[in-house]
Amino acid sequence: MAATARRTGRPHTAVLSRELIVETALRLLDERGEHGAGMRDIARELGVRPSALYNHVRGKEDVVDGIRELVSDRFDISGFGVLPWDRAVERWARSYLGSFAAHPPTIALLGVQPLATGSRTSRMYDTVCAGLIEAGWPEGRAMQILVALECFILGSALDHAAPDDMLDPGEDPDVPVFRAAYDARDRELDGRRPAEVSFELGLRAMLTGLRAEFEALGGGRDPRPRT
Amino acid sequence: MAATARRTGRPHTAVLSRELIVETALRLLDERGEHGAGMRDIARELGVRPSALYNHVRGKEDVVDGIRELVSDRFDISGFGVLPWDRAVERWARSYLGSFAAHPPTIALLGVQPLATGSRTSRMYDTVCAGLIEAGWPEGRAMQILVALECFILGSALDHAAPDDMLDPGEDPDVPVFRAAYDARDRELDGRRPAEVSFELGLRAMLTGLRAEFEALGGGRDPRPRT
DNA sequence: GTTCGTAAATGAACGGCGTTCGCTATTGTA
DNA sequence: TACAATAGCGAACGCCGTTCATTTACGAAC
Repeated sequence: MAATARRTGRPHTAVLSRELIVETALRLLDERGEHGAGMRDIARELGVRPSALYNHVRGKEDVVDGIRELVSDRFDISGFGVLPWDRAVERWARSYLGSFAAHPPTIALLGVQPLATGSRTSRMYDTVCAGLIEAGWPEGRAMQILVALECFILGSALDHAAPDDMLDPGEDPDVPVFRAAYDARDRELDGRRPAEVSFELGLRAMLTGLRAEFEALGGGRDPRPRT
Repeated sequence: MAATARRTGRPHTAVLSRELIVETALRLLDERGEHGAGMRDIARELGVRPSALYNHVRGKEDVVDGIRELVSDRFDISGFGVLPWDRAVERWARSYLGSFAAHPPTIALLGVQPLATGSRTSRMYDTVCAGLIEAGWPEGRAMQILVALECFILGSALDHAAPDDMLDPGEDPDVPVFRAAYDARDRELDGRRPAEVSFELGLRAMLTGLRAEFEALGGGRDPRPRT
């Protein structure tokens, strides 16, 4: 965006909009990293003074909320009500993580606040819960599963945002077992990222555990909560 | 701490130390919340000017690192090598989450960087890996389990830091199923926090899944990696 | 067709943050 | 006793998000 000099006063054609601001912020975040999307950065990129942003956005927090919506709109909930519940969860979880992984710097920004109060987010939860309940999970349990999965996915997203060699103990002679385990895992990577294989392992384990619990519950018979 | 006026020049007895600064920062964080432990806050609490802190600490990031050590030193790894691996993991995971839960404001501060490069952290990893490998897990797999569990725990810690009613959809008529699931779970709480029951469910599921995988591996026989 | 309220930009501030640097007085050491 | 190192103070610096008065343009009402 060329920052053509604009004299004071309202311009002939509007230059800004909430949507444009949020999209620019996300792009800057991707291009320049975690600290690359300050209000001044966004303004400069749009050829505008920082104060102009506040005509379209309540503040920085509002921008972050917008980014969150942008990212979380890409979660794939299409499997619920169509596929078996565990397959639907799998698809949802992978797309959830993938949406964050596509914009690594957003994770640190959005991660501390697991989810927005936004109605769009609630609607996603509604679909997930409906899929689980329809499959035979008790209502309250569906809610717990949703949150537990989200915890794991969010933690994995943070792991994705970290450098691959973050845990490398280096030449510390005090941790030989860890050193060996670290190297052994590296040998099993096959080109995948460490965070990826751990996510797959964890997701597999959680789904296996949930399936076991599901069967113990009666395998889908009598789906009402045990109040 | 009384901020008795001190005139310029080196004082007779040193007032500061890295340890004191870090401990004060953690205390302020607990007392005043996430934004309560700025360099100026810490200095004022210690009856000192902000610049004096820099004689003992490299900067804010260094203080955060110190807090991380303080918190993560309380993780209970005493079960590894003593209890069965799954019981040891359980104890470790609960204490891991509990250490964060004891200082809620630290989670947002420490959460974005899953773990420090510090040697103390590596030593914890060493113990956990050793416990898993000794129990019969392949080396590389032990590493993956460690990370996957940490992802789940960290995500749960973030969940703990959020207000209990964060997901409450309010009176939004578009999400009836979610509303019902939310209320059903609330009825099952029995005084526990929502984040708590989801953590327990998730931990149980992961352990069940891991036990299944462990048995499929041969139940501890031939513990060498399958290179 | 003029008038007037509103919208949307500029530009100059404000307060708060982490941090640096020069100064000064005390301490430990040779 | 001389002297470098130490550990305070105090005054800045640059960055951040944000506010506010001002200026200009749009759009509807009379």
